[in-house]
Amino acid sequence: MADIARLANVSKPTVSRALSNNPLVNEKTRNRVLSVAAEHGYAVNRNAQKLRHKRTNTIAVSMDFRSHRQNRISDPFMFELLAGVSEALGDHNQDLLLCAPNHNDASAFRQILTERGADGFIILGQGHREKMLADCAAAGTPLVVWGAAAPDANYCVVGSDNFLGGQLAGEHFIRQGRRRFLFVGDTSFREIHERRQGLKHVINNSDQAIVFDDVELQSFRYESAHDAAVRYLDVNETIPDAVFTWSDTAAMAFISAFRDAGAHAPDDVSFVGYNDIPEARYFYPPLTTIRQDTYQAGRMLAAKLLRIIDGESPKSATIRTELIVRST
Amino acid sequence: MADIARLANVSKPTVSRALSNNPLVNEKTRNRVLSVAAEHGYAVNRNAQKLRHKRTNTIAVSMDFRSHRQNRISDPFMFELLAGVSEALGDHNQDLLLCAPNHNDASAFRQILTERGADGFIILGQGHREKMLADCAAAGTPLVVWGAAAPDANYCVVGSDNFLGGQLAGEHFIRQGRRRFLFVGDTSFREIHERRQGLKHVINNSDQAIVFDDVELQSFRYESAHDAAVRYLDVNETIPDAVFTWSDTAAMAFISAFRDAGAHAPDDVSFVGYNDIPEARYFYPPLTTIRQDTYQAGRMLAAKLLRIIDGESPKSATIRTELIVRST
DNA sequence: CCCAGTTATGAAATGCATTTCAAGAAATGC
DNA sequence: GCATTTCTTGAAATGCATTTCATAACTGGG
Repeated sequence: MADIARLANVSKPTVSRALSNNPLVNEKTRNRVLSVAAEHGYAVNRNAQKLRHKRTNTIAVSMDFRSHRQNRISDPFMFELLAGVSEALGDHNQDLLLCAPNHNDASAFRQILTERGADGFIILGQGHREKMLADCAAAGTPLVVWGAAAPDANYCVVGSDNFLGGQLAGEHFIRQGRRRFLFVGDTSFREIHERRQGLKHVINNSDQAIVFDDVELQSFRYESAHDAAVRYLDVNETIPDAVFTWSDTAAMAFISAFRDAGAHAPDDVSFVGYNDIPEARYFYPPLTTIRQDTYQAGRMLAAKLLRIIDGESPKSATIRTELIVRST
Repeated sequence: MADIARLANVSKPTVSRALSNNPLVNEKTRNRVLSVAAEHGYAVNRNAQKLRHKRTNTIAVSMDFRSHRQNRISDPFMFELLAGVSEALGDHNQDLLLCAPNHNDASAFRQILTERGADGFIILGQGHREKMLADCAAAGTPLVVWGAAAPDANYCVVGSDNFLGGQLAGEHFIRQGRRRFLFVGDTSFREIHERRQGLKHVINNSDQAIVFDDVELQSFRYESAHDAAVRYLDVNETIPDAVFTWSDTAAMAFISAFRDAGAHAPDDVSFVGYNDIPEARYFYPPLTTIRQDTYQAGRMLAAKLLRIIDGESPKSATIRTELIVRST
């Protein structure tokens, strides 16, 4: 910057002001500085800038690749979430620092902030870290979370309406005349638990006698979904006629296992998946599913975090959640 | 840091050295400093560090979310690539800056480097930017690229063996006794073009009379794959009995359209997809596909870039590519 | 007991941009 | 024509950690 200053016959502060469009600097001077800078391909050093400012204009996004990849919950839905976040941050000139935290303790998160590497956090998938996140938030770490909000959450959560998702699935089953419901998912995750609650709500409010059962998946591995289906069919005598799974991929695994056992969708069994992945539409039979507007959610997460960093306290929000009826 | 120095009764340089495990500092002193730092939750300011060092220990990863999301080529495969990159960078203590470049000109890329925001680039999907990337590389920008290498590429490319992928598909079709091949994909992408070349190679070296046709997809939109299939079947009288598509999702769309037209897989038509997404296995019928070890590729990309930054010139590499035979 | 050689530590300079504060120049008011 | 604003601009301080260079303390050899 000193060089540019010399070449443009001004001082460093003037260059700095010219480059940041500070109105204090005379227009003619600004243009001269700008042209000299462009000519010499000069760009301000962002690290020096970040060091000087209080803001780093960088947002850390925490994504648990390890469990996602190993368990292959690789519905495009995580990807869309990230895309929404990325674009919204780009629009606000924020850098996106992608973190795959190894530690699940609050201090690891806080450290990124104390290192001044970022101004705040977007947590994609709270998993079982609610307690830790609550600690972080209580300690003043600016953060927003994708997922389902605990009733007493002290941080901002953006998620779909999981209870409604469960309801929609249940009502769909009722309309199809189904009476033997099966819920598939790991309810230790709040999102999944709420979907199950929504489904049960429909059952409880129905005047029909409905049988309900669970397949409590310990992990999200998609192989395990198929295994679980096979095992379930092996052990149980009555075959359910309505299966609501935590993801489209799991639904496909169940449909496949049920078919092998002689129970065909949609004649013998109805299935509702979650996320409306592209393949759901071309699956055979085309899969009924719950769609969440994840891209919008990503944008919303970014917007809310920026407001939090600016000192506001935006409220948690719920994104659109709808049933896509196909053939199952 | 000055505060810690005062509290530990030493000077700033000593604190700095103690924190960076510099052997110059006495062990007792180091421990004292470390404990004081830990006690007060002190962490070095990374921006100041980056400013001082030549290295930023940050790698920019360029991912074209816009086209990926809009076109929904959201096979988990991009995600796995990113996961591999993220983990490998984490292992080497590198930060990952995620960029969604709006501009396709070399200067936009270079600017991130001149701003000292990153030490180098990982480009996930070169698309139609080969020329620009060649300019970047020629200008000395450290970069590695996921994709297919041009014969005269002046930069390091990691990709699967697309020619082999095409060959494997072709040989599979021959083994099934198929004679009317259809290739589906946008060959303006080098990766896709090479797969087609591999397929044609099999045809040319076969002693059978094989018919070959193309569906040249203008875009990767998965809806368009289904539309293209419908249109193709509408216009053409003879129905192919072997279809090789650029992705599993596209294969599923084609299978669906073919089924509607009365051509059933695998009896009437064979299909080979690409990527081996989780759903391929539970699709009906289970989809034969080409698997690329994308996670490994991600790790390799990261490792090679770090070597380039260190002044070496690693060669382009090809990752494992294999045929997964299921029912189609 | 003195000199050379280690070892440990600190003062000051450095990297780069921004901000405060002061001052010079120009414009306005009376 | 002089006082007062209003614009512009620059010198110096600042943010934080690292590196160089110098100095102090200590060790061992003769």
